Amino acid sequence: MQRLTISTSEALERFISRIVQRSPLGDDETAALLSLPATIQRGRANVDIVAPGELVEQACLVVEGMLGRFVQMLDGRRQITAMYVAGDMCDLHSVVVPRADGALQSLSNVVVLRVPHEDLRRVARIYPAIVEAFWRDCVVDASIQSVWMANMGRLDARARMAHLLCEIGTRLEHAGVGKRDRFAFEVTQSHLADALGLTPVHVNRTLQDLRSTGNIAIGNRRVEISDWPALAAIAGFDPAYLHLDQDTVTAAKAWRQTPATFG
Amino acid sequence: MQRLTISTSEALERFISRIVQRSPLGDDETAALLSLPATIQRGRANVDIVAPGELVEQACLVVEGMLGRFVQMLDGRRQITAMYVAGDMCDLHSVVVPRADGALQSLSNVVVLRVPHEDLRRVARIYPAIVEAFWRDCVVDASIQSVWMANMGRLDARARMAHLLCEIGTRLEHAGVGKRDRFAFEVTQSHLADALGLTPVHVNRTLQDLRSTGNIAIGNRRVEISDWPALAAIAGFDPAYLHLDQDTVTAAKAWRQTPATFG
DNA sequence: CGTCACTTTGAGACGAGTCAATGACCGTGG
DNA sequence: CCACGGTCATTGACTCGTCTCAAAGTGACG
Repeated sequence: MQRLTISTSEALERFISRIVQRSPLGDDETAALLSLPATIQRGRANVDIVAPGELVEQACLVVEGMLGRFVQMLDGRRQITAMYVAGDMCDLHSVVVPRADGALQSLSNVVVLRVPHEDLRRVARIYPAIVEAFWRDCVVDASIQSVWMANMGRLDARARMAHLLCEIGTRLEHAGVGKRDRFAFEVTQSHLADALGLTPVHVNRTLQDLRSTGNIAIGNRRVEISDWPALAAIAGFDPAYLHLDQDTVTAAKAWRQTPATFG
Repeated sequence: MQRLTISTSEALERFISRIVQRSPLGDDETAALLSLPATIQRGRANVDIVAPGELVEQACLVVEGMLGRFVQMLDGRRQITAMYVAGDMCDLHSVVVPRADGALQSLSNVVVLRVPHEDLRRVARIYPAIVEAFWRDCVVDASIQSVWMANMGRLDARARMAHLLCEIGTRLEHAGVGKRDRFAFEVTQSHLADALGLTPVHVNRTLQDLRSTGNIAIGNRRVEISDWPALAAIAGFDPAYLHLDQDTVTAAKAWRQTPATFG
């Protein structure tokens, strides 16, 4: 499946097509993003892309595989606060707050593209639509976080797992990597435990539970959702918070039309 | 305690002084923010400032009291994903993603200042330092959310409560409303339950537990932390994620110095 | 063919939820 | 001035979801 070579411009194009889904960009802006200097970087699973506490100087775009943001407790327990799939600009917030307060770690084999903050700042200053797009991306990220938090606080293990599977399926399909009810999910049950606030043991039992009720087939890092509506009902899944529809774009267009005069 | 009248310019000044703590602004930019049109709004506890699903057209600044962001489940259970204290620009993200995915509700009696998005966009387009400041504020918000999520996933009720008290104390002191170990915390135990992912009953028992071990005195919506280091140790509290120090500002200054040329 | 990482299973303990009732406080109206 | 209703805090007994500790099973890879 994985190609041996991916050019930086191919990778940047994937990034741009993702951005444009939420924030309309003109030709100039697209060109500016395409001409960003960037370097491809490969990694195995479970290695730090960004170490906790590090002063980050490059943002990071996921080209292939999955990444996770980890918060670590003093006793070693850890929590995944975000998962990033292909196309996600997972480190954009570091442009304005460069001190990382958690680790960014690969969950599977990954290919990432790294772009220096300096260059992102440069295009951001020239093109207001680009800052706005970056800012919007960070806000959507926070929106996803809110839903994760609500799920952790108010849903049991079964519903939380169902919700995560629905979300990842939806995001992967949108990224053009599989169907929402049939996709590769390259993480371990320990990763799922860290993301859901459970223990690996209980994740295992929860998956068996969902399997036994005929909702999913999972194994070999692949997920099949047999009955999407049923799983979505268990999860209470409503994809609005992912802001993948045209609603956000419509609002973004209003932005562009606001005249740049003042006083 | 509460004054009967607060002018909009007084309120805006409070907002600016808060922004400047994280993002340096020049005189022009400060003046532009001060001249923003804004209206004062008062409300009792437990009323929606922003309804879920609403298309927001004004951002909202907390002048007095506390607000919470709520995510509601289908069965009525709800989760508070953020708490906002005086000075917080709690709705800034709505400038780029105007569709609210949760409710914004008063927790106590509140005074808020509302500023139309249109005008915020206007100043944001003229002054790059202002967009950047807004963006940064949203990112710091997300940083706080990450920590809440990690706490919900990996800490027990006692530690979660201790952490929330440390955080709110720190934020209130920074906002100039009380000392971090002695402050008014105008929320009910049900609010605490919604914020911590617990039931009101268990919040009550947890507070008694912290009281009985001599860590806090709480009652009448007031908190006293008898032994800060002890409570911080229970919580594993490290205020770095609040980005109240000079670190963030230093990084922000680098931004300003990046030349606005390209190609 | 052995090692290593990951998954699966079992039994028992414990933290937090549920349900239900009582108590304290406060503003309001008779 | 006191009875009333409402909201919030507190308590007890019991249930249940999830954790813990431990061991065994599976599969990939060198």
